Amino acid sequence: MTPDAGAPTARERILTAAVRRIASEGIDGVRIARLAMDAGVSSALVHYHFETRDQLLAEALEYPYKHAGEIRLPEEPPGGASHAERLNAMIESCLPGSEVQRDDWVLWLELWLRAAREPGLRPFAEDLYGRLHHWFATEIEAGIADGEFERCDADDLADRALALIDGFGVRALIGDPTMPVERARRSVAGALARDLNVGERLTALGSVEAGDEPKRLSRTN
Amino acid sequence: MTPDAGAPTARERILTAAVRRIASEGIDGVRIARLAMDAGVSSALVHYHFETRDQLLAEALEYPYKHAGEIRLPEEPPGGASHAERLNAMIESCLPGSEVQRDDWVLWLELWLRAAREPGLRPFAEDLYGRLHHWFATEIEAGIADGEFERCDADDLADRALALIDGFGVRALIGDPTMPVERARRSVAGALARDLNVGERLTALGSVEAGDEPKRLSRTN
DNA sequence: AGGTTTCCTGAACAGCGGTTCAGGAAACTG
DNA sequence: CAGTTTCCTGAACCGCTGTTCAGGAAACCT
Repeated sequence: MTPDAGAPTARERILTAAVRRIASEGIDGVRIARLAMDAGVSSALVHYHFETRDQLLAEALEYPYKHAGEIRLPEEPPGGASHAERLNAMIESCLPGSEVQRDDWVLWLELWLRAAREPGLRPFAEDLYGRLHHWFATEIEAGIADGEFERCDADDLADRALALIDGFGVRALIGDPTMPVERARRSVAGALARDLNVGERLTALGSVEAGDEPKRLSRTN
Repeated sequence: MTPDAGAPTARERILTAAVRRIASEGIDGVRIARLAMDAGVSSALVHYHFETRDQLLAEALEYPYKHAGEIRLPEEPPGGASHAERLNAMIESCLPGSEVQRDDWVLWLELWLRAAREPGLRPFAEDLYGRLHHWFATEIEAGIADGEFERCDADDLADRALALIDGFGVRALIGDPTMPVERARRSVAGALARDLNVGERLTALGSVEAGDEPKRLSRTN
């Protein structure tokens, strides 16, 4: 698919190593010496490709989105799926289920924190939110146009979907035992299903596949 | 109210300085030399009170919650307020409106990030979520019992409220121009109002009331 | 081939910052 | 007051890590 099928250049290896290190050690915990070892190069080479550590870190923070941002969207699976199923898949793809998704989430959090402090990163964060918003709003509008969803403000609902994903996703990410990913997924989908009024005829949205009780996860204390 | 009305001890000053520094510079950006200057003590004294930097940081991370956690709840203002108004005030007190609330949010994000990486912090994060959950669930149940809210699963709704607050709150925190705090507040309140079926007769929930300073429920400082 | 640009390295520099230590002042005993 | 514990400090130590620098190898011209 992508034209960089050959051996990744040293610069790319450094960046991917940086991304992985950021996810595991935190953006401040990144040491270029270790990072160079990960990439199999000398630490001096890092400074050959990147003027300063901060610049490398800044670029590394944007690196996965430059790629995944466009890959994620076309990944929509079967063309004939209903809008509800599509939306469900979108929600699931956003939540921290797999290991790579968890890494992305940590990067995501790191970006929030940075953006909250220095306004320089805000445009970037806003752009990411904008892309996600557009993704969801488009799907919702399509569902409305096809008569599958109830008429509503697609922009508002897209924002609500993003907020629910972020809020429940974080709970799942930090491993809150009362909020496993599956429950997070169901909570997000359920809330949206109610707003879209697909509560009755829904197939995937907000319900686990049949034969499985609603699992009341009430808090102990 | 609190018995520590006298001059704060050096240890306390160090901790509050640490909290402020964490919020402004990030937990990794904290330098005990600067921190000591903030507190007006020598850097050696910091190591007299705290074995190591990490221990100080860990304690500082919990410090504001030890105090504010219990202050926040009893501060509910007028006894005669409706449950919807109460809920509205609770939402507003949680969102990053004022400067202190913003600092708390940054600390909150920092905690998420830490907890996502090292499981040691998770119980603490879970406890915080548990307290907030209990706060909201109790209020919702009371509203249901009084017939003001529609009958529903209070636990589920409390979790949804928390998720919405977190999700919209982050957007507001990083200064997304499409999501100012006021819109975030309205979005959270509106979504809950719909779920609680107080959409028609609501006064405060989800709508800005005319010409009335919303009561600041934030912890003093 | 010779020249030039692009990659890449080992080794050393520099300074920041956590931590330690010997000891002073103040408070608190008795 | 003398003795003891609690606070508190200035100064030095020292390890870690970002950064630099002089130069080597490889590729790429012409």
